[in-house]
Amino acid sequence: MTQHASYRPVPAHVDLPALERDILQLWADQGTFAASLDTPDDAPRWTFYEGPPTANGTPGTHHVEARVFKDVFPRFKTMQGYHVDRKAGWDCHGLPVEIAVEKELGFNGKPDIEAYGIAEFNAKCREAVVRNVDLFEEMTDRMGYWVDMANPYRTMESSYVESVWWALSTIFDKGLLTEDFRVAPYCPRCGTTLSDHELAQGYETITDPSVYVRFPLTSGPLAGKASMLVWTTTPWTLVSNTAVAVNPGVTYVAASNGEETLVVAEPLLAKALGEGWKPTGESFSGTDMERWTYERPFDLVEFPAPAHFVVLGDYVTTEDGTGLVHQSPAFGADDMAVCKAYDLPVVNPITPDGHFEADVPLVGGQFFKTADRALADDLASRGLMFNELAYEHSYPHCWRCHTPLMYYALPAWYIRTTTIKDKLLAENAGTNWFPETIKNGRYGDWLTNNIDWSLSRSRFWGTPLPIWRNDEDPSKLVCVDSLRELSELTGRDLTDLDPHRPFIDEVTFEIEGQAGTYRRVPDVIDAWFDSGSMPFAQWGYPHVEGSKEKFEQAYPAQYICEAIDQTRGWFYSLMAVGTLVFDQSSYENVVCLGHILAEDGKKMSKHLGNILLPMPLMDEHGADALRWFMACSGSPWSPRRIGHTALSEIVRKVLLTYWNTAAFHVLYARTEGWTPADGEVPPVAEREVLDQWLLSELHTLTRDVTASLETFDTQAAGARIATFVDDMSNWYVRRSRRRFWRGDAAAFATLHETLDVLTRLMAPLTPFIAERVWQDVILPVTPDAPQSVHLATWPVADESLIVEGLGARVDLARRVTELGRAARAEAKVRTRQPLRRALVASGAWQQLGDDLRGQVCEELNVGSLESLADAGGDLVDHSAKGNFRNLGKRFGKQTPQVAAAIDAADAAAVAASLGSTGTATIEVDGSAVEVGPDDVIISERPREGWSVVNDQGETVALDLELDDELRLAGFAREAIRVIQEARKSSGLDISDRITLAWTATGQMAEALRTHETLIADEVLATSISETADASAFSDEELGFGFTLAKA
RNA sequence: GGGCGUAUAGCUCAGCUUGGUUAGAGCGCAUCCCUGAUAAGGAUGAGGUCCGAGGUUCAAGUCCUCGUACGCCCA
Repeated sequence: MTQHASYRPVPAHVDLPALERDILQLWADQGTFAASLDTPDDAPRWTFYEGPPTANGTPGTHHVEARVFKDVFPRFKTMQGYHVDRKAGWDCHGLPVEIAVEKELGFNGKPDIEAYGIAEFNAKCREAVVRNVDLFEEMTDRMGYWVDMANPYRTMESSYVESVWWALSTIFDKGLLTEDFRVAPYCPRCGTTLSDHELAQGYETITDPSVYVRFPLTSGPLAGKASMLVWTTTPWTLVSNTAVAVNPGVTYVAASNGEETLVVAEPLLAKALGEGWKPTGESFSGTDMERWTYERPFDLVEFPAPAHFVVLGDYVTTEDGTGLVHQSPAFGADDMAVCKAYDLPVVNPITPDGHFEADVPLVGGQFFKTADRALADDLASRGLMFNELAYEHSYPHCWRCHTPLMYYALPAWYIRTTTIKDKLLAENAGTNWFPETIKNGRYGDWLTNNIDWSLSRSRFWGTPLPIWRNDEDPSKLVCVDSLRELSELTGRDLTDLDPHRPFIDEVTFEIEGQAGTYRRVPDVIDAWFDSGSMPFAQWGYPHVEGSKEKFEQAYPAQYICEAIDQTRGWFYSLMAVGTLVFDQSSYENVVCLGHILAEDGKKMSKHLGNILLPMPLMDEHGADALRWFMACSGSPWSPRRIGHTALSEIVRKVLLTYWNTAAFHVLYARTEGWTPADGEVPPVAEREVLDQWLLSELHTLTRDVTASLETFDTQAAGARIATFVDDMSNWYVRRSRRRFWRGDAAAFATLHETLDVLTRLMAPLTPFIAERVWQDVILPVTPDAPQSVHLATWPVADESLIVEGLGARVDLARRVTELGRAARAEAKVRTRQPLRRALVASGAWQQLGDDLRGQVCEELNVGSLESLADAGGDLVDHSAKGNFRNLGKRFGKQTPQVAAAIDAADAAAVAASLGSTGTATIEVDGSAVEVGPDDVIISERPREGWSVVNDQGETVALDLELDDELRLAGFAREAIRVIQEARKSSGLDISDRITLAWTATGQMAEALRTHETLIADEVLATSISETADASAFSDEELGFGFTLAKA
């Protein structure tokens, strides 16, 4: 029992999805997530807010994207010692849910809902939300997103609603929550106005009729002689035409084609009228035309007051149309403002469901947009239509049901966000955006153009607007902040009342000394206000006991993250609500992701059949691969394409390479019985150069990855890790295999330390595989190690192990090796044939030093590596080129001449001079210029008889001359490889000893005899014998047969 | 109409902040090589008007201006 434990076996092959399921079970059994939240009381807090997904519809792959980022940084910060609360949240209210339920019930608009019963309808909405939450939870769990789903906040809970009420009453008390009669984008199908951020999501390109209509003048100098030409793309609003607006500063002219005279803005004359129109010479400023009367285009509705004359509007431009703008105040915000100024009546023949009132002639009962056709035809038949074109433009549609919106005058409740615009801008200035361009670009522009928040919705499933109005005196309002306050007002205990409609609608009260009864304003509020309130409402602040403490230690958030579509959604509502209520934004750092596209570069959609669902993707490739893709493949700030190819590449290149290194380490450590507790490990400074190199790279990696994650740059972190894993596996392990075979403690220690640190660095990104490696490779041999890698501390780079210049030296060795391989390939000499020597340029030779020269020799299978310079002057050609980067600084304009002079100079002499004195003299345009070693790149290459490859200033030359000794060594190496292959295919364990009997002739036989000891050593043979007819294994090309048996 | 972003090999993308000689990686393809950890690795080859046009500079994929195409957003 006192013996220290050893590594757990790590299989070479691994089924990653199965591994992940095991790890999920392990986390569940050990309560790892809860343990990661069990930090010391004085642990610094790092606050993260979960932006609640709308619990509507099923989770898609794009949901995984933000959820990866919501997981990576809390894990990272937890490992750094912070306490990071992660409360899940679900956005339960709102039109999306209502629409889904309406669809389910086969409804078509508000009247259906009212007939069905609001209580029943809302109960269905509640049900639908709960149902969808389950699917999200399953996906969240599978992908390894640690968030507390046992205690989530749900925006439909009473305590949440009451918090939102409290916020609204705070805003009301500040005088910022007001009612106004305003023209707003309105969806006639949903029967509600849309907030600006909803509007932003629903623009669609459609084709509308663009009509140019004659408005005959009935007063003014042109009365009876001319018509104004008026342009509009909404013919349906002409029914309620009230006025025509002109810009007071623009010049308007009359023009004639010989048959009639039309008035248009001068700059638009040609564009609006086309050819054949000549100005009559009469021109007027907009101001001149004020109050000219005209004959209205339709006489279908009554006007209660005089109207139909020219008004002045500064907003009229001469960019489009005719410069004369038709006014219908019920359907345009500008129109409303201008017509109010002239005391014009607001005539509205359209009912709230978007249809013309039934008694309107011609178009009665028609949907507003459908009526365009009949109206245009009627204008044409009466000769009023001057021109009609198809006009393609983007027009706002309802973001959920795609019905074209109307701008429509309705009473509505607004939050006066425009009054806090400066504060919002200041808060934004103090916010860190990733990527930074959003801050002053997309989001900043949006804030700069801020308009009041249209808050109320005439709907059912939402937080009810907590305003009660006196029915005798509508100016008397009470905004309630809780059910308790409502209980006090009514004198009844309403604290257990469901605060939703219709129950809340039934609550009325009177106030002593006042006439009339207070009844609730029937609207519910924009669900974006709900989600924007989550920093405090998730705790039920300020009503719930203990909520104040919880809120105060977790406000504002250090970190939030969503995709770019939230710029005008949650990013805004969160900042706006925070600023309205607490005079401070709710977050400090915000990561804003690009969207995930299908493999074909298009948005995933049922219609295109290109949907990849998250659960099947994770079942096939594993959650780690999907997480790595989201965090590290391409730029998370840009749209990215996901597909099977990308995921399987991640599995092969990153995850399996890492895994195999761990498996290799454990295989040999177990074989040799080595564990880190064995001691006797030489200090790093005394280890071999590659050990020092690997650790130097490891600590550089630690420094870089930490820095990248601190700035939310997962892409850079991932790129560094992937490169390191490749270096570790394909250079360090490859080059150090023999040391592991013979149980070299320094090699084991180096790789163990590396795996320890690397595993922790990878834990936030790929929590499953990192946990498996931790459980098998680190935990069993590390007495004080935490139970989970996610409870381990984040590595801190040990700067003393970072060796300046070593990385560059090893890179050089690898480059030289590459060139050597290329030279072999060119000469068609396989690597197993040893060569006597390779030559490299003298500079490279010096830099490599003994140790790395040894590595290169082994890798290239050459006897020695020598300097070209030492190989004899007549063997080498020199060439010299200018180093522009240096020369440019020194010589400026003269650079090309100096470079040309260097090219033309005697390269051997330059090299010799630089070698002996450190400078060389070059003649440039007749004058002498002194250059140093940094100004010139010297390359050396040998003359005939060598296989030479040279690239980027480096040269490798191979001595191709073979003698019998080299040939025999080559055969021996061939034999070793074939025997090893046979061992492997016979299913022998790596440490099994064998007996070997062989048959061969000629040089092969000679090689086997000469190198018997070497071969026996390599293939673990206890005996080797020559025999007549061994053929269990054979290689015809080599003329070599053998049998082997387990000894 | 305006703002922002993107444009580099057949495909997916680095490189651009801080200009430097012959622009990189991976995938895919072809030929070869290495290998008792590897589902890996390596070499070679085919494949590039670095979106276009101007400009700055001794020198531009990189900086500036103007365009074009695509995407997102705003109107």
